[in-house]
Amino acid sequence: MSFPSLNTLRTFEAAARHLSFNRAADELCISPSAVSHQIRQLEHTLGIRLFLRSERRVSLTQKGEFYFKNVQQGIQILVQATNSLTTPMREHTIRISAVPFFATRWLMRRLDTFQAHYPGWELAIQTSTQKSEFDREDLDLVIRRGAGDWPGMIAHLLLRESLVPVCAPAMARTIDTIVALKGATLLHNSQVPSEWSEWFGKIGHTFSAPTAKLEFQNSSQILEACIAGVGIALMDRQLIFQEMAEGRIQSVVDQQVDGMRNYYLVYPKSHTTRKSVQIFLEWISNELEQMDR
Amino acid sequence: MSFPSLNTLRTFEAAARHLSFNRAADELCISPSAVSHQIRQLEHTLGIRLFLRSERRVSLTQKGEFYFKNVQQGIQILVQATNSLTTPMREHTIRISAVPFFATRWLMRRLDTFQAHYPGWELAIQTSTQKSEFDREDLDLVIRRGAGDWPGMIAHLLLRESLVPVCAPAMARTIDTIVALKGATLLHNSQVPSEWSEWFGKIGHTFSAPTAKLEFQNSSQILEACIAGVGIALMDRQLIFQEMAEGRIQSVVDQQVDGMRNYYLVYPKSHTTRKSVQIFLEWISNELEQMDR
DNA sequence: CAGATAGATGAGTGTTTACTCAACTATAGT
DNA sequence: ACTATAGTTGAGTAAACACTCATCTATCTG
Repeated sequence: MSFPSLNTLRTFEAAARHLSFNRAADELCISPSAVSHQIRQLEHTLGIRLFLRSERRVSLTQKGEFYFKNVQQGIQILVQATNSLTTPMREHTIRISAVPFFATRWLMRRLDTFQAHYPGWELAIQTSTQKSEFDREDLDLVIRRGAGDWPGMIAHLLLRESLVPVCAPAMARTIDTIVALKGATLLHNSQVPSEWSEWFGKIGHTFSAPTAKLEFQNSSQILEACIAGVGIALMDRQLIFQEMAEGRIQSVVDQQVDGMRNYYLVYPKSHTTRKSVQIFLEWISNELEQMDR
Repeated sequence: MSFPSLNTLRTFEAAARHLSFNRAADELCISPSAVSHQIRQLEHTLGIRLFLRSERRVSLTQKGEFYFKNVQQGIQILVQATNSLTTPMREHTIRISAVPFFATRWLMRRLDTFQAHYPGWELAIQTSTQKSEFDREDLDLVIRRGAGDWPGMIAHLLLRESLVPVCAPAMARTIDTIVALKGATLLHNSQVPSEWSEWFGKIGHTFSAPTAKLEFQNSSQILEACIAGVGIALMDRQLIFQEMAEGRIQSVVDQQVDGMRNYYLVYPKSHTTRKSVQIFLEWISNELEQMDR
């Protein structure tokens, strides 16, 4: 019985998450051709199409969506369990889980200063869209997006969100009023279906659920679709400033809502005495101070 | 970064489930040597010991236990999702999930008559120790062990359990009374911790929790430990008659309790109209009638 | 003691995996 | 028209995988 390899499944998961073979290749440090080959091989093994190819981008088929959800979950369990066993001595490792978008765009860009200040310590960062379980995954800390009110947990604010609607430049020319914005194709995050409604509410407008709904499972997918001109995304402008600077997307209607949700550093109260937690708190406090200047 | 292959992880899971490289080799249709090599390679990759080797059997280390739980779960998700996509046309496939011990020892031994009577239909059987989810796993039916009272479900009795204490012949010589039985090393199923207490209660004896407790995660592991002379197992004698006939284990104290828990064929009420469910019910009814004669 | 059982180890080998490279196709933007 | 972008495809290749076979060690049982 022929079963896909774990490596192939990881490639599929990355491509599905990014909805881009190119981005997946970047993340996995392989060529786009390798991604293409593996996806094709996987589709041949399964005997179905996982991706629809159109113009210069890909989208998931329904079966692809189903498989992506399950493969992501299964792989996560395996990778996390394996990492739990292979990470070096507990005493000098800080184990963190964070949502992928925030991890790649905020946290990992600041690792240099951590390494410089704490050469004897190692950060083990894993990304996850699932709600993390401290015990089973042997984590010290978690970075979460939310309101900051997790029972039994201590939460430190890391980044206050600034949500702005953004879209591709060609589309931006026609979105100059709130009315036009409401009538456009809005890209939704399936994990927070009410986010657009809340945002409109905050700026004093009512908004009812659209009849045609485009939902994506994570911010990376939303951003890709946005850049591709599919619709308008609601994103934290602090995490997309590079794409903005490159002119690949731009904000519309000049409205911004702060603090609807934020990114917090979270850990159980019982972890307060851990050296790993104290070290990370010390470092991140300094980082946040530097940022405030 | 070197990550274990899915094939390796599946070999590890089978060896851990059976607590026997030989049995795992049988199940996977490879040589015991291949199992040994793969486990050693995996231990080298992870840099830890997963199994303790003693005499002629193996046991899991604590880390091995942790990894087994997670690997089993992760693999199950991947395998089930993949099987969901690769199974042929829905119309002529019956998708069943069953606990592994019952599946291998009762259900799969009767497949010949099914194939003979329904040549146009295919049985897709998957084994799982987790509670199955009909929608996510696209199942028609499930075979469960329990009391038969699952809300929203229709349950047909398949096999009434007959629990007897069994052990290796050498140990059996010293277990001739209930008192001796109580004082012996009893092997527990971690999924039903109270099973021994219930059993003793049913035969009119009180039994308090032992101070030294040997727990295993599934019946296969319990049987292996029992055959190896580790302790006394409480098993359904209908599912172990082969080992009994071979003299590898024998029952003790001549007590049997029926119907504490049983095996049921279970499906949601909404599945009643499925042709697949009707076909399977028809076949299993005939099988049960044949057995009653 | 002989035979059976179970896991371990080294060597060998064929197959599969996992890429890269080069060239191509189909857009989109200037 | 030219350039950039993104995915596709065929061919090639090195490494890894996944075994088998033969032999060994350490018990257990009759």
